[in-house]
Amino acid sequence: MNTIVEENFSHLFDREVLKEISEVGIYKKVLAGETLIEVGSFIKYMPLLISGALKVFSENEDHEQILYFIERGDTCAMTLNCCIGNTKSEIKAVAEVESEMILVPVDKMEGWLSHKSWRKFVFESYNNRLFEMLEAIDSLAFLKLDERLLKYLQDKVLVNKSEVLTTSHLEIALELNTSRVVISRLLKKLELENKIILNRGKIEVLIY
DNA sequence: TCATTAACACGGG
DNA sequence: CCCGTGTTAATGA
Repeated sequence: MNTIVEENFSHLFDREVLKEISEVGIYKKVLAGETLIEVGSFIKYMPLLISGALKVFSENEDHEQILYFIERGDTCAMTLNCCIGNTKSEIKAVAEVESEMILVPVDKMEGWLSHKSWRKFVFESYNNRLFEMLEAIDSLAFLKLDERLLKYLQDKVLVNKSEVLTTSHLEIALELNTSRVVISRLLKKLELENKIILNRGKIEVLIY
């Protein structure tokens, strides 16, 4: 445990915080597609990502919206929020790819705010997530669907660390809240523009 | 104008 | 056969 924390977080935290994390943290590995946090659940642990990526949504009856991805060195701002207020989760988190993380019990971390490196980490996390959400809103409000689609694919390339995405048109349509016909048409257009190459169940992204 | 829904054909696994 | 893909036609916002 000690060495895992040392190796992955020594650039973020000072010695004391690293020690605290080592004492209470739990190592966890999840497979792609696994759900970590459900809307309405109480959050007991905060994830510190070591590898992989988590996809964070807001969700209501008929609608899902991607808010941001959490990657190595990131944590979830909504989790921080819930810890402090001890409220239910407003978001859903699913592993985008196979991911490793350290789970920190939320009741332990409140006292850590007295450590400078932890405070800095929390504020920077808030900042980053806020920025990503602004981008998500911008993309929703101002980008046309074809631009959103390309951006979505490029984001996927980043978090999957592969230019070849394994996904179907239907899956993309659901994520972007549109219909499969539209995605098929726009993907075809992107292929004709030499931005992607289409194959059954696979999309190779050429520009990112 | 552009998205959605329904419908169809084709092909791969 | 089922699923993913590409396309069209009708309808609606």
